[in-house]
Amino acid sequence: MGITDIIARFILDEISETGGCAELQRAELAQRFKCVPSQINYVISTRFAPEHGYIVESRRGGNGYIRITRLRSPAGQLVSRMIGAIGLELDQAAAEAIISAAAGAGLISKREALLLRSAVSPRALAAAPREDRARLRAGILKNMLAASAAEPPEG
Amino acid sequence: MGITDIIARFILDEISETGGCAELQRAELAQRFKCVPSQINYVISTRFAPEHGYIVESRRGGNGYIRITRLRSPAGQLVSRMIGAIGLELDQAAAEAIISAAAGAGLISKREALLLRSAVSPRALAAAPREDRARLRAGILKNMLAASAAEPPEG
DNA sequence: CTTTTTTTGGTCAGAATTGGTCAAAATACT
DNA sequence: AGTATTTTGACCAATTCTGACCAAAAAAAG
Repeated sequence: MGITDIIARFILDEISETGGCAELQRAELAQRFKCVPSQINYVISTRFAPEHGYIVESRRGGNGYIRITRLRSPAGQLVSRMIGAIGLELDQAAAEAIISAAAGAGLISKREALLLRSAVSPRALAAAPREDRARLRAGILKNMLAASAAEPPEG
Repeated sequence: MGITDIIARFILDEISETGGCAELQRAELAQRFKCVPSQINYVISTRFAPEHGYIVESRRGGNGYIRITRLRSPAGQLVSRMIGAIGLELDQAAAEAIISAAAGAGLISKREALLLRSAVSPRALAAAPREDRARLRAGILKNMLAASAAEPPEG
């Protein structure tokens, strides 16, 4: 496991322990994990972006900080916001972000997340012309998310 | 025996030793067997496709990997046979039949069946040219079924 | 109160590290 | 000989890691 995943794990733990909000210091983290400070920005932008269901605030200068908050809101509202956020096209990275956010928010189970992932995977869409895949991904994911909201979990 | 079979044998051993899930590095394997890296892709696509009862995940970049998981539970076997039964194309009625059969056999929950249905619904596939839809349906359904066997229900 | 210094975090581009695709060439099979 | 499978290599794509340079906020100095 690379340093990115180790740091992400650490932050995740921090968020859990504090009940949803971690307050970090970039330089301190970088020193603890023996990496350059910008690595922390990389971890945050790839693992804790708003598409993943987090909000990140920060402040520079003395006593600066990076605060990462996990956000949660009523399921139906969240799903419709997610569907709204999907445009006409969706690349694979964006699809992954949405799926893991949905799983993180408890809208779908881990197993269901696997299903959604496999439905929009390159292998599944191989039969379509390249130029159609992003639109297909968008259509498929929207429909699946809508279906997931139609029936309550564990139904 | 060609290099393909040797590599396949090796991977098979690896899967057995680890109890069902091998995690490989493409470049390392290629070096070990003195072949080009793309040979590994060939082995995987011809010997470890979902129709053969495996699921393959991978990641590029630093700390990349190729993970091959064998479906071996009774349910996994059934799923694997279903996947084998799906050809290159699948019309909507056949897809519906397979989904309800899977639900009837308890391989997937009612809610999961909804997800599969919505993934291969005409609305979801609207972005693809008509002539590609049957192949897409087949590909999507195969991949989702394989994923459903990867993780035990209620996991 | 304004200026300067110090202390934080941010951006971005490039290098490094992985795996993927595709089609041509080589080989095996019938 | 003709067809199917295997092997190879050139080119592509995604992810991670690093460092040089930038920007903001607080603290210290004047």
